[in-house]
Amino acid sequence: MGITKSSLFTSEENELANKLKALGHPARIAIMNYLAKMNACICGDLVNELPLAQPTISQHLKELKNAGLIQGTIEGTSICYCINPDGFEKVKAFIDLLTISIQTKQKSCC
Amino acid sequence: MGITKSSLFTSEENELANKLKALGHPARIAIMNYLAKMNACICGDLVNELPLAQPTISQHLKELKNAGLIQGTIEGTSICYCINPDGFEKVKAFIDLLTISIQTKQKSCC
DNA sequence: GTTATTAATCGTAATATTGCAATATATAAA
DNA sequence: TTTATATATTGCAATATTACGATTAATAAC
Repeated sequence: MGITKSSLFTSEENELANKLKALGHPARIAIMNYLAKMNACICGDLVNELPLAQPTISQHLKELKNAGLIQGTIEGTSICYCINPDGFEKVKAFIDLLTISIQTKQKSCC
Repeated sequence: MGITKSSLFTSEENELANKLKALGHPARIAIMNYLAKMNACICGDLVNELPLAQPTISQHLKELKNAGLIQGTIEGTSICYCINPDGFEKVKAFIDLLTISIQTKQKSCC
């Protein structure tokens, strides 16, 4: 159907999935890497940096913002986007949980 | 279009995006959490654990496997799935990069 | 062999995502 | 006020994803 049955899962699971889904696109990976490298940027920089049209990049930025991963403030004609520190806590916790699980239980199975 | 222009991005970016996309669904989050908790499981357990039909779960497992995040071995009539340790290295590195960037550059901007 | 059990695959409907041209909006500069 | 610049929104076509019933494949038990 293309419709995720969010109602069947916990809000914790849904929120985390939304953030990871937002990160699940090469353009948005590139955007996050660029933001991490520069610490801040405006959309115009990205239009020069990425091989995508301006509306497409604007849309990707919107998705990252909706997921709570970045934030933006108006600066004259442009918008200054940067990483939202709070947005990554649960993502990091999840990935850490998995990697710890791997390390401590390497022994068994498959 | 719904088509991601993978050719325009580095294989590094595409691979990472594939893994994060695979994690970007509540059912697959739940599966990973369950695998982390149990260290191993068979598909049948998940059919009881998750509110989704068997073919749907099988499909989600396939996607996690394609992304290199889990692995499975045959055990009689059932399949034993568990986390693939190598699958998370780059994901963890990416999330760590972002969180470090946040911590060291808290000062500026937005 | 037949029968149960378990998981994968196929087919398909409903919905979501991606990308961009065209356009709109909003501020800055003149 | 006009003009330039920067970003957002709209509308739409192409493609991808999600979910599940029906079926298949493969092993185990008998």
